[in-house]
Amino acid sequence: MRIMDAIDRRILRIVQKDASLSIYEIATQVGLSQTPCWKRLQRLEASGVIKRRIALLDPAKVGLGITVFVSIQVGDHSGKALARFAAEVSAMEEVLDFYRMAGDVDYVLRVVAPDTSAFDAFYKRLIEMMPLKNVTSRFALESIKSETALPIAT
Amino acid sequence: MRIMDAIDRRILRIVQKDASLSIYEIATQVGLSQTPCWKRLQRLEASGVIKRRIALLDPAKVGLGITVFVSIQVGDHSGKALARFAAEVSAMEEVLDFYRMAGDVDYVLRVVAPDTSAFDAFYKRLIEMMPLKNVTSRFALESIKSETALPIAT
DNA sequence: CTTGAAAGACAGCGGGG
DNA sequence: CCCCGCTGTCTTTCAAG
Repeated sequence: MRIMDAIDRRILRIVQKDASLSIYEIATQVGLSQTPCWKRLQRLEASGVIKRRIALLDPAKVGLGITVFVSIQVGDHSGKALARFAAEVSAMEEVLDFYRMAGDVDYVLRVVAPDTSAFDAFYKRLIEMMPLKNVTSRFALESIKSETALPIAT
Repeated sequence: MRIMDAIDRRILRIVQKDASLSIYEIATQVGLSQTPCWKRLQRLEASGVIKRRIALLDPAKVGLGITVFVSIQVGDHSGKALARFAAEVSAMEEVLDFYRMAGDVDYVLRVVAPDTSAFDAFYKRLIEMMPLKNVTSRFALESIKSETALPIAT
């Protein structure tokens, strides 16, 4: 895999903000002609730096008003039980983010739901999956910032 | 704004997973011809259900290996100080998500950084912005699931 | 890297059923 | 909703400097 130069990083900064731009517009912004700019994009996609192109939806407009952070401490730390737990939690579509953590908390989930009763149904399914020592749900009142574009070093 | 029917929801489920598909491919999957499918997409974009189209990058491949959840309890709850705090934190590019919370924790941030020393630099900037009663940083060891596609009710 | 050109795919929009 | 077809833009590839 080749190195990523300053122009590649500029291209990445552009497409992770707006992937609907044409090659011509991107090429103009980074000071290239279309052909080399297109080749760089192909290379960035082939090497996996660009994973995929997606459409971002408005959560409220598809009926998902609630965001909850769930912190979990498990009781049983045996590998087999944890692997099954990870697979089952990943399969739940309400779970958007799922991290294994350092420190006192074992897992953190970011969960979306239409309303509190839907979240409660999710919660009950979650705690029945395996014996959990502690589960803390923190409800978001307001999303102040929600960014998918990564900060790319210059 | 018109109602969103089952076909609209199917279109949304497709494009939030892969926005590189052509109109023809989407139309085929939902059982429409190109023209009405294209009109539905236009309407979904005009009404703001589809916010924008972006490219998703691999964090590790752009040198962002660290994800940290930061929980904040503020000391001063006066509106003016909080508004300034919210604006300043939002402006920090390491902050990808920033929520105001219900309960004991006032704010939760999801922060990315190249390494722990870069996070430490961020942390120092953060705690100097205003007097904070408690700031807890939890480091992610592993991202088990990271999903941008919202679960759309059938 | 550049320009220029060519072929094909696709979006975007109309008319008609 | 369907199909047909037009028009222009864009992608993708090529040759040549």
